[in-house]
Amino acid sequence: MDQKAFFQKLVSFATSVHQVTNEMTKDIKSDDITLVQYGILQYIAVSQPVTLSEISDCQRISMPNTSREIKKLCEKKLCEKVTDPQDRRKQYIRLSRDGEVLMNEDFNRMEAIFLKRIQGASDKEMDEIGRALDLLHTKVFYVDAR
Amino acid sequence: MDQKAFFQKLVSFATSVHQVTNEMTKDIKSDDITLVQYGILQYIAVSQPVTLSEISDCQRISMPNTSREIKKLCEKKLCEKVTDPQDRRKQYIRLSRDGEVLMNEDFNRMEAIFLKRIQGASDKEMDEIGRALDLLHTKVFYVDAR
DNA sequence: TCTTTTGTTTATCATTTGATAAGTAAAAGG
DNA sequence: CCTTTTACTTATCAAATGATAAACAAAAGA
Repeated sequence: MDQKAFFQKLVSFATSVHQVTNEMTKDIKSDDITLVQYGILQYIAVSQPVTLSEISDCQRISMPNTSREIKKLCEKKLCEKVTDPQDRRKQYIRLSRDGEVLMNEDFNRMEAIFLKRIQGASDKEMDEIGRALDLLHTKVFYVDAR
Repeated sequence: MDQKAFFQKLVSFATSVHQVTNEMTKDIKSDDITLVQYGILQYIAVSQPVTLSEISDCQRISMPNTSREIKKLCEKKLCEKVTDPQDRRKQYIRLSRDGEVLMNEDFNRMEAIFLKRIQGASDKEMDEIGRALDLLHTKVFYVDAR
């Protein structure tokens, strides 16, 4: 396969992943949280504990705006701030109990949708899918260490 | 592998794809187009010609707002409306010359980033990645026919 | 100790976005 | 024809978001 075709395959794949996951989050947007806030919560869920700076970096939201959104999320009791005892400038953010519950619900809903999509696959196919995920995750869609 | 672990792998993979592609588009946001508008342009690029209703459906933007954003994009000369001669209510949207140029630049930039990520992979590995992409694209991250 | 740097906050403002109500024009259906 | 449906548009308003300036307190460095 020539290189151009290969990259088109990659780009079109990434686009599809976006479309599929967007479709999943459409129903989710449960409470009165916005999409930006949902994105932040997801990031916290997979990377906690995180500092405000890390959220700002990874979600591409300026520090002042990150601070504002986290404040709102804390007011909604979905996450909590903990001051680092070693460096009292730092604030570690974690999901609160309620936040954990919310995110778990959402992940379960995503699971259900994925399950629907791959229902009918044999054990062998599931294995292949698992290996394909590992391969792409490590070789192409790895996330830089922070 | 148990089912729970399998889905966690899927979710974490989808999250990584999001993070990686978000990182790509951060530099892109070249002209004075917003992220929403960029999303619309990307959708047009891969699916053109599209109607306003299709954009509205797939991007989850209400018709009035879709209409407004397309109007802005047309004013910026990035896309064009063509009335369907068969059904004069329908408006087909396509990228304009400038729009094609813009999207090509962006796709090339994405290609370059992907290339950097998989540089050093042997032909055999490239083949494996290609097959993994096909597998996941058809079995898991397929996009429903419209 | 004094200055600089780092991590975060507050405040303010313009712009973008989302939601809704009310419209137009063309096609489809009776 | 006349009514209904479809595809889209215009207008308006509140809310969310992005960008910027200015502040603060703690830590690091001179």
